[in-house]
Amino acid sequence: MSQQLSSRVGMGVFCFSKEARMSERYEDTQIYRIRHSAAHIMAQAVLEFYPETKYTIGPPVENGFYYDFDLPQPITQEDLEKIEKRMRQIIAGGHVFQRKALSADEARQIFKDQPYKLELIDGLEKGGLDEYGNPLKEKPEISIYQHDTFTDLCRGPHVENTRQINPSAVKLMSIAGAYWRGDEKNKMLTRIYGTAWQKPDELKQYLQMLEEAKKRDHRKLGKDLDIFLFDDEVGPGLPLWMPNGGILIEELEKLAKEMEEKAGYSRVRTPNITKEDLFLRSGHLPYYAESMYPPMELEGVKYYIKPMNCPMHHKIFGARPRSYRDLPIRLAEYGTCYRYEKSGELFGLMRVRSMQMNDAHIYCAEEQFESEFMGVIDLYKKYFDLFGIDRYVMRLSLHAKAGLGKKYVDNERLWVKIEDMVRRAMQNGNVPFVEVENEAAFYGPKIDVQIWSAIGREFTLATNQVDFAVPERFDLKFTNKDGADEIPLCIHRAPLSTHERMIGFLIEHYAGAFPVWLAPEQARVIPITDGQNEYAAQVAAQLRAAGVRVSADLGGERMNAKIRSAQLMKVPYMLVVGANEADAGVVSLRMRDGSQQNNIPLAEFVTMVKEKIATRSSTL
RNA sequence: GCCGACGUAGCUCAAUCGGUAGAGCACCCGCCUUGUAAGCGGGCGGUCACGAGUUCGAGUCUCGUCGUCGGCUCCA
Repeated sequence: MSQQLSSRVGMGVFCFSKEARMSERYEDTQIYRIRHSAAHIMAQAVLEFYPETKYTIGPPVENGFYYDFDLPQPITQEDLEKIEKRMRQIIAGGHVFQRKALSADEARQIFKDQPYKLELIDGLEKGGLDEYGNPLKEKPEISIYQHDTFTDLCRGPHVENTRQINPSAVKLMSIAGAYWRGDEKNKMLTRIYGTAWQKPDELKQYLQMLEEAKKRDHRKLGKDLDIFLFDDEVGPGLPLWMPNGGILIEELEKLAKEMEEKAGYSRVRTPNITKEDLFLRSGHLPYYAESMYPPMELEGVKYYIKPMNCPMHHKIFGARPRSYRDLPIRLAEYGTCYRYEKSGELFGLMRVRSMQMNDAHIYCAEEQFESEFMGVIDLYKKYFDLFGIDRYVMRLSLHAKAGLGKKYVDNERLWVKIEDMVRRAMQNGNVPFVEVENEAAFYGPKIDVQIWSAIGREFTLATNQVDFAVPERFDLKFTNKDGADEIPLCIHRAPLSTHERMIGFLIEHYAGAFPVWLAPEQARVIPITDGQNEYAAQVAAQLRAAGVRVSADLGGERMNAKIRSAQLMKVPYMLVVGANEADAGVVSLRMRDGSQQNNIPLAEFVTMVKEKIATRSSTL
């Protein structure tokens, strides 16, 4: 059921289908060889233009490849064109890729002027480290690949001949910075990204898909649809929600409150700032300080803006004695939190500095854990069904031994035990998941739901976390059947993520065409001439009275222009009314998808819309 | 935070080699009275992100600040 998945393996929007992944590993495909070989050819071209370049690694990635260089000078977009041109020439040269196995010392001789390669050779030889510095299970054979004038330390595989690459299906995409071995303490290298396909048509399709993805980007749609904005004077990562965004938020909260009430949650409210003492007690300050806004000091006391709600919920749990009979206790709050994300990490609504979390904490005894934890997973599934979200991966995020005492609380025995509890719960519930090390919270393992933004960037949407450490720090306890004190487990969960990330995701998921219940404007009445303005206003008033979010477009434009503008705002229902409709008391319905139904009695339409809204229907 | 690119009206974009800003849409005002994605005309709107500097002269060149974008790092 579970499988190991390297966190480096992207599973983004343009990824191979699930079936393809299962039947053939990417590494074994011809396209992988093509991309890997294209990376070498690019490196050759770069070295020809900039001979002092020190080259590092250049693997295939999803949709293409990159190579990281330590260049003697910065390069520009125009340089990419000349590099690309030279690559085509090299490809046309019909050079053979030759593999050669050799000893570490022989390799050192070949790469004596290449410090990064020497470091890699050391890693391969001594520690059995791969190119990212991760430990390898077995000591690998050191090999080089050679083609034309270029030699690289490489385990392959490659195409046999450069002619197996179609020069019209290769394109250099962008220049980026990347730390050597992905460590921000190391030197920043220059990374060049390229894309490569078997056929020119595939390249064309891929580029078209990128264009399409841009149109779906929530940052663009959020502006076009008047959902949110960022203002320089307010600050980066601090979204302002316009009325349309406000509606989305209200609807999501309504949904969450309904579902949580059914699932036995109680709602609480807690302040936005607290004394330093609380976060010292919770252990967040040592682990989390750099993601927190700096404290404000008043009368000698430091206050922090909360980056999470848990410590305050813990206080509520601990406010009075608890019996095993009271458990589980489920405290829910749409809490507003602030996190100081580094400036370069901000990304539209998906990564912000102020956020409203669909937060709750479930305090339970160990024997209740599985049913509580899976209850949360059920909640996820209900939400995902409702939204029709099917492109996600559930990830069991585990600790890493090396991080104990630093990134993670230092109790390996408990880590292993609790991780196993989560693993078994998921397996018993028949929920597919992958396991990834070194992704846990500092207080315990979690199930994260990974999704991808329109442009293919990966995010954690929802999360379901076990906390076996912090309740103890807060002296949380309950009296068990035997009259003894017991420390509860705490489940932190956010199935609807934060409003910011959820709405960012939903904008892209629906490409702005929200289902009726979520749509900021559900219906727009469009008179054919201004002779029907009065009737249009009446229709709108009746719909409004029935709880429909509606407007009447009574401006001076022609009907066609009004329809166009309603279409652009992705309003689900357009009610076109002319003299005939006004006389008969009916409406002509044009739906967002272009379909039409004429002469619907207004009462009938009202009933239909109310039904769509009440059931949160996904269809128009 | 780091590397690189970019920043002109509310939005999308123009402005040769430096010679003191222009279009479409939106908005406002008219005319047209219209049947399922843009009717026509007119008007309003910009200390060219901000601050220094070079120059007779800067939207165009240099430096700094802020912000955005593509990545890296980090993450709900």
